[in-house]
Amino acid sequence: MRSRKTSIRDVAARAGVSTATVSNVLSGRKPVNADLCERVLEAARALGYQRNRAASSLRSGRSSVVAVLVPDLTDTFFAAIVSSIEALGHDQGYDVIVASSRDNRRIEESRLAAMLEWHPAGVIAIPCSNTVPESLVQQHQDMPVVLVDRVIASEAPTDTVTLDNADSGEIAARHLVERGHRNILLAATRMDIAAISERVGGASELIVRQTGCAPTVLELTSSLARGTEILSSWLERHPLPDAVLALNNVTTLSALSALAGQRIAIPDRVSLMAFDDYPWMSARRTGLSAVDQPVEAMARAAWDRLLLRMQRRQTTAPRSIVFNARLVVRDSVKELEGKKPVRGSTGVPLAVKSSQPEKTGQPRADDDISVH
Amino acid sequence: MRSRKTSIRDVAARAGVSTATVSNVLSGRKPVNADLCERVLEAARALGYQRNRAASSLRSGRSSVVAVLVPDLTDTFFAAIVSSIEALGHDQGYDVIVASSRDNRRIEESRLAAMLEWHPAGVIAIPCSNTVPESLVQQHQDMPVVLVDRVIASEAPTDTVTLDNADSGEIAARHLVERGHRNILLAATRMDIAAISERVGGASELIVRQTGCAPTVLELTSSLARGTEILSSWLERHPLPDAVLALNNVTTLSALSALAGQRIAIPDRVSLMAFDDYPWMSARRTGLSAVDQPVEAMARAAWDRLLLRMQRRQTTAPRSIVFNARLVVRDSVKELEGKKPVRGSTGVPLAVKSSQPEKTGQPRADDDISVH
DNA sequence: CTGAAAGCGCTAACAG
DNA sequence: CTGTTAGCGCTTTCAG
Repeated sequence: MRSRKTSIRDVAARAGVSTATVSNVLSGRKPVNADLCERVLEAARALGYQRNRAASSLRSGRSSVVAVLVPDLTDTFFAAIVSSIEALGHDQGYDVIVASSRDNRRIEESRLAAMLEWHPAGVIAIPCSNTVPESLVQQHQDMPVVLVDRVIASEAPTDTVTLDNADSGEIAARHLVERGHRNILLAATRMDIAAISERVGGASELIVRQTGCAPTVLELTSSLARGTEILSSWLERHPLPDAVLALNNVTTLSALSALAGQRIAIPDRVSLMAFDDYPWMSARRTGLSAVDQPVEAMARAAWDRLLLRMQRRQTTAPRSIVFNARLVVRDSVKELEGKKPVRGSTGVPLAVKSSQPEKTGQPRADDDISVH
Repeated sequence: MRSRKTSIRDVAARAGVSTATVSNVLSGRKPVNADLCERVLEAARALGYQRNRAASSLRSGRSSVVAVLVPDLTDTFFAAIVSSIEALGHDQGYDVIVASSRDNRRIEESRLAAMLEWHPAGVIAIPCSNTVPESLVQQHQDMPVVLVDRVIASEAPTDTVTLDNADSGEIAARHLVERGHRNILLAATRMDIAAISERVGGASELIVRQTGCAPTVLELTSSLARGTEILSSWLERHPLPDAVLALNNVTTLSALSALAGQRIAIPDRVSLMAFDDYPWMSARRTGLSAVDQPVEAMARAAWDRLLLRMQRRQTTAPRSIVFNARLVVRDSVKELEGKKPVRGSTGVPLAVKSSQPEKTGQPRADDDISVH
């Protein structure tokens, strides 16, 4: 059975060299004579040698592990982030250890604690709440940490990668308002998540400013099933709004389900603005108009930032990188006749900030700022 | 900055005991006097001590890492598997390291090699091809390995967890045929993946037997975008079939996209049978009829099996656990008038094997067999 | 039940 | 460029 694994010593013996030489050949950290190199490689191959990373990282004090924490591995957005990080990481020789907090602070701390025992070279985390996990604030001096998505960028002591949430809410709302919608339902998850409340804020403000009507905000939780229930029962008790604006991909799905459950046609009876843009959104006859987040670029930005810190020991001030969402117009938002915006004397949008399309995939220059 | 991490020695010193005692308290492997226990815990807390897993696993020879390999982390099915394993694993104190092969044999081997250097306690892998990765066949004697989904159960030298693929194809096909469909398009990914060709086989056989018409098989690859292209251009050059039968969640999406792209109504102009059952499939007006795989149960079975082997050193014969798919009837398959099946003198289905519904989530008793 | 000491497999320092 | 040696932080004998 499990005979003692062949170690570097066995290889050294077979190749007739010292263990140090073997190590140097295998890790390539110090130059070695081509001859010996060959012999070592040969011996290693013959013995089926496999280096022991635990030993190696223990001795060297370096780690090639990156820890990734997300609230839910089945959420399309988080899965996309993990997938990108995994690819990027492996390309640089890092192994990725993942954990899901299942949207629970307690689990989050416990998962983090477990992962931190590996003394990872860095961690990329999407916290489940606004408060930066205790263990990360404690350790971020000693270990690069990048916080993504659900963070209050200005309050985090670490690098952050986020969306300009308020702006994204505004973009979505503007599209709805410009097409004559006034009575708008905001499908949020939980208002205590900054990303969400900021989107709600951005959308609400614009809606109120332009139409004078305050939107209704519904908290659907982060559970798809629960969200569908909540929205369904709300729909039963209330007159149909002009439009539903979903504030992330889960609420988008909840909205879709609830609406489908009551056979409410989109966009004939209600318009729907989706958040995020995944294949399943556009794979049906009436594709969903959406506010799209540059997920991949965000993942890359997080990775680049982490890599930088992992490579250079120097501690520069934390930086927050902010991305912009992009409007994708498809068929789920109807043009409402005779219901033009009331306020705003001209047809010109009141807010100009993002009327000019930004290149997706590029952090916004003016927001790519250093705080602290 | 990165001051030397506090080690077990610091804790020992502060508590006035030996390092051995600290270790015993912290790991709980040997009983320790309650007094000392308290003191050690106190000291550890005060110093913010964090165990070093690399050192611990190096010395003890035990590992608390489980490696998980999948072909694509953004695929809903694989993401669901990873998510379940992660939860199950963490609950038992295992950390999960993930890698995606991106459906490429070379990457697969390299990812595996990297992960194996951690000497994981076990690995759960969904290979990207039929051939069991070399490194796994080499090491599976020394380290528990469970292969899932894309495996030829009878040929694998390890435990396997699979779907009864032929049967699942049959279930889907039967539903279509019973509703009068004859001209059926099979949307496969690649026929060199056993799981897929078995589904195709099961479906084809039934279709031919019942209707006399051979279905068309289209290989859409495992890329959603590519698949959509391929199917779209096929649709442009061929008369519309009665139905499209998708053989996994990716081809389901490709089919949906291609059909939507050409504004072909489902089920009015073509029926569609989906494979797998995820929220986005039922979130629209015409919900998709589907053949559903008990993903969660499969993940649990894989985990249970792995755990068993990780705990008990004994090597019993590899076991293949086979699950059954379940038919979910919704609205995407139309009842075709005047097009009843031709063969089969009575209305009784020819194949009885799975006419009796099985409990989902339970491995089929008669197939839960040992091979080798 | 507790402590002293050895050493897991590897790499870093240094000496040659 | 190569070998010797020490020791990373921990767990595990084995004495006491």
